Amino acid sequence: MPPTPSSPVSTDSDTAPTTLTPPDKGRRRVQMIDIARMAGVSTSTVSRALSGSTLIPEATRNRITELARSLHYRVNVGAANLRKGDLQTIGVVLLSDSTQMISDPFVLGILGSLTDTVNDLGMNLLLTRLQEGRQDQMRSMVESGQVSGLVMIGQLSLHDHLNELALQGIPMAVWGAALDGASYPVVGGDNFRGGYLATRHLIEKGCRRIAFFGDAAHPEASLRFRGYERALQEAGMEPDPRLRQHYLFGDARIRETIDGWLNQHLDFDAIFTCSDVTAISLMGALRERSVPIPDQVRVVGYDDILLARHVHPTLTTVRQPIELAGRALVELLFESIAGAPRRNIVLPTELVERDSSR
Amino acid sequence: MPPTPSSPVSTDSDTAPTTLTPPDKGRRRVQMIDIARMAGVSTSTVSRALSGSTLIPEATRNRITELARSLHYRVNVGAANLRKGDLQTIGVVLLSDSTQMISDPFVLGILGSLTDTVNDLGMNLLLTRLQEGRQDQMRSMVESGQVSGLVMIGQLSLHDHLNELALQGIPMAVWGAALDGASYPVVGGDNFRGGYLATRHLIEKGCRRIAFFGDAAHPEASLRFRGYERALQEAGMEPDPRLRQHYLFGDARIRETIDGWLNQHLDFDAIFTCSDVTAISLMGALRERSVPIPDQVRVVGYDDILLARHVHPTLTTVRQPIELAGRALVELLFESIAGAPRRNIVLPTELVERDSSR
DNA sequence: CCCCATCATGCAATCGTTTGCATTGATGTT
DNA sequence: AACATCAATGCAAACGATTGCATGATGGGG
Repeated sequence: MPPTPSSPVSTDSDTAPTTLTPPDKGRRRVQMIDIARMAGVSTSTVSRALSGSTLIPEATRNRITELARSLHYRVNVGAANLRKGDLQTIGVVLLSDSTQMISDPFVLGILGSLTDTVNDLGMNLLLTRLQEGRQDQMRSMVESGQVSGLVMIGQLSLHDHLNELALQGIPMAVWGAALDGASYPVVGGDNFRGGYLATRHLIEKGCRRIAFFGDAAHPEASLRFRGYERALQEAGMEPDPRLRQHYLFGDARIRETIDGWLNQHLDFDAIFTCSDVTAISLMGALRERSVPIPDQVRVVGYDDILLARHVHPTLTTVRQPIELAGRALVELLFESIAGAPRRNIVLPTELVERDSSR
Repeated sequence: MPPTPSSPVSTDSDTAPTTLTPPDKGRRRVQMIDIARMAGVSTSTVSRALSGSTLIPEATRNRITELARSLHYRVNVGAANLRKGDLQTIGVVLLSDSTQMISDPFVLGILGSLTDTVNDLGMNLLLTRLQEGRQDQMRSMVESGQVSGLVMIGQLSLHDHLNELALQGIPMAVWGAALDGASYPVVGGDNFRGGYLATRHLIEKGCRRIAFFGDAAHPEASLRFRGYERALQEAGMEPDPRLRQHYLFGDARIRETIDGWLNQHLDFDAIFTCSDVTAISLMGALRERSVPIPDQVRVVGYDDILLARHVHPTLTTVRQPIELAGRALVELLFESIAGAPRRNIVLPTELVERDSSR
């Protein structure tokens, strides 16, 4: 049935209920007692056989395993965990900026890495978005025995709250920047070094008036700023406060800023910005104003998202080994659960040189 | 402690264990029996009080609730679910293309929408990446009672496998295109219409040689192609098979294709591509070859990712109401769990006109 | 031929809740 | 005063597994 192209939007869902109510589960599932009966043994034997215990002779074990497979039986992990007292699940909380969709591709990258790590360990990953004002839900997840600990991804405007949670013994690990006096373990890139490398690179290219884009309230960005300052100082330059923008995403803001700088003849010859998304946005704005990149203004971003090598000109950026992030976070989380002393992990950070600064 | 900028990569994690072993949980948590004893009542009363049952007089109910709160007590959802027989959790499986990180921002968007929907319902979301060759893990999640159903996001190269699962009664809902003979419920945009709108738009702009980028093996892309064909036919044009590219992401491939077309003087004046990421990549390649956009070649993408309005020129694209996706998927999943007859939901799809085709 | 390892298996308690049913005491009705 | 009603609460049996301990069968050594 080829839909009529010019017809109004079609949908099959006319009869859709307006409220969503979870249905209760249907038919009874096959369970251990069924396998036991069919095999003519007790559930003890089945349980041991399925877990591969050598208490059960191999012949029996295989017979039971085979029977279970043929019936598509799987042990109920809820019940098993309840009895065993360990729950093979960790919680991931997205501390995303907007109340809207997760916006930054970088966050997704970390989430992917985390998912892989957790899956490889045979554990599960419970995903939550932190709701506005519902910060106690984090505690809740741990205290209600849903997860044995939490990994937080996103910006750290919640520093104080996280600190409090950590002090109350909620096991956790956080992606971000290690702040002084943090009592929770942190995994992150070397933000100071990233800012330093980016800026030094621009200086080496001959830039003298380097602008900085990055939210001061964001711990990672402030560290990058300090790296930026350091590089400038080493080269005997002073950061010009007029060339610093606390961007809050958003197109209009960016264009405004650029226009402002151009009108005031601030003569910037480079921009270092704390996010590739912003960098790409910036390049668009510059291009609209016929500012050639990199000839008149060089641009360096941060994160090395997929698109960084696809835009034109390709974007020079600071890359963090995102594929190590998942493992590092899980490692620290396990230590936190075990009550080991808190520590941080700083992941290596490198500059990826592309055309936007060539 | 300011790190030494020029020093080698620093990390605190020298003593990190090379294998990751989950620790077992520490101290005993406060549980219902504790509350009961302190309140001088039985666990029955506590249970009922905490669930707000009117069997318990309001005074007692408040007293118990208050006591529980002060002790930071939360009911163990695992135990409760076991007893109640319903598990408030749905599984999300990412059928992502690469074995690597989740790449497409669009997938993340759906995931975000889904997370919000599920959280709003007070349910939980178990996230998994489909491992290579481990397709039975999907069954497993349901049969082991971890989740009451599955939502799949990603490309549908697994059509046959999904079909099989559905026929075996695994409750699920899939994001993608509704294929003929699918026995699982599908939520997706109106891909035919999207392809049609994009193409008609280009025709109206005066384009006559419109190229198409999109993987034929990808059901959503083939529907978009059919929309593209239809629009051409209505305008009395024939699709030129030489102007169709089954791209597989990847930069080199895209540049090759463009070069090929240019060298053969195929004289294309527009490109419609099934992904914004590819569109941006394409625009980069065209720009490198000094092909002006939109003057010589107009470009239309698909998905309306965040960056579409940030690149230069801003990207005309086909937008799907991603924020409705989560709810629609959950709705169909619930119906699937309840054993209701299968149906699909087609979300409205619209063209967002920007500079790349102006 | 008896005794005692040793092996294979089962019994029953347990994990932390929820909930049908029973119990208690108080109140109201006739 | 006796009885029915009702509100408030507790008892104990689930939910579906795991596992310490006990038991019965087997076999080998003395």
